Amino acid sequence: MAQTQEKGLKRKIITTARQVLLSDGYHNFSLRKVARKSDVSATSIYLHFENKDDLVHTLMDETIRKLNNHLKNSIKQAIDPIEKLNILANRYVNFALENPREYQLIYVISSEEMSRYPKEKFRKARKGYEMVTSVLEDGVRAGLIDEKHPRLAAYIFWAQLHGVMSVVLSKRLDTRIDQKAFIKESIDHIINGYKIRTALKTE
Amino acid sequence: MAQTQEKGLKRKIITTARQVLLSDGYHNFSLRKVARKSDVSATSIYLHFENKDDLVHTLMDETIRKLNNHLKNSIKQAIDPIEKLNILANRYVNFALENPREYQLIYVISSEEMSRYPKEKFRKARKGYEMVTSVLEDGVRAGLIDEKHPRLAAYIFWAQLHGVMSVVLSKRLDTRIDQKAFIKESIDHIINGYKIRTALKTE
DNA sequence: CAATTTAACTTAACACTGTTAACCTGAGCT
DNA sequence: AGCTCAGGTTAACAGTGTTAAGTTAAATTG
Repeated sequence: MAQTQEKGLKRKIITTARQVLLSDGYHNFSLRKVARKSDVSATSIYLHFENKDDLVHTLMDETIRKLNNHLKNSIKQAIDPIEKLNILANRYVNFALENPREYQLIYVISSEEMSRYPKEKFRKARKGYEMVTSVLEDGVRAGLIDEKHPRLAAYIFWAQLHGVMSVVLSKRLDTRIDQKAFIKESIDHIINGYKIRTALKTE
Repeated sequence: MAQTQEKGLKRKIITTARQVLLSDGYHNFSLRKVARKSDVSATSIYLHFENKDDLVHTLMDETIRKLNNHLKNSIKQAIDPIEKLNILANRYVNFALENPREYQLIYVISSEEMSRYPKEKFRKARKGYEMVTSVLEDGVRAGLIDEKHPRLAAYIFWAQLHGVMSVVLSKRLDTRIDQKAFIKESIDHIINGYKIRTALKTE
């Protein structure tokens, strides 16, 4: 009736699904709970989504898009590639800290649970990689960065950052270590790895 | 009767639980399945474990111990700190590649699912951190490594490696990127980050 | 040795879960 | 007016973690 935004119920389901996820966590996320809070029968969800995973992946998709926009807008003003990397890393970290449950959603889904879904869904996620790839290429051209395989290096960049945030969010950090210091130090460490190693003919 | 090893049933449950986990994956791991394969009623598991999470944590614990031993034995022969880091990283990666489901078990458990368990269980996991901490300290003393906070740096070391393996195991890697090259390059990248920068005759 | 406590195990049941099949209902088109 | 069919429903299946209550056999005690 009201022609809310997208197609009525589907949008509503997605919205309350995200609410449930944010308030109860992935562990306690169930279709029936989403249905209850949407004033719909549980089976109605199946009219709009193939199954639970499909709904979860839709949420994941939206989150990835959100994160990518969050990142893309941030480096428009910057010029220096190293500065860009810094901005990207810090934005990524902040996103994870501010939206831990949504962030975890992106990664919690293991390959097994993924398997029945097409890789096509990962295409969008690549935007983030492409961004770093081109920043690295710029850096190489400017003689600031030493990388033979920028695309590969871009994957390494995100993988390292993810590892850092994974440790932080799962609260595995030694109590003697300050979280902020850990993150700051990690970013420095990761980015240093890309800088030209001066006065040293690497290999 | 047969006084198997530890305490009869408990050991048996753990063993078949690990089998189920390895064959069916964490996603399809259920107490009832474990019970069925152990020729025991499902409720019997509760005589030996507080609940499902407790059993899973026991498996996790054993896996961490296994991984730590795997790592500890590897650096006994080596002398050079940089070489030690290399060995540790490679062993870690191999463990993850050879035992992906056990490896994921260590990390899949999110903080939420953890929360009702004492941090005390994480103590054992720290052995790995301590190992790297002391290697880094040796390196600093030998003038090969530049680190002001070795313990913090040790955490970064593992976090980065975990991030890399997380991306690899969840099959998120771009198809144009070779897995082996990615891992090799990542390790180089991570370790380079620890070497002394500036003019230096290392190697 | 007999009585009793206790540990190890069982069955039955509760309140959930994802998912499917069968049914209904009303708007739009021919 | 009759038909199709998208969008919704209820009922049911097979499975889950977990608890309560009952059994049974071994160990401990008087």
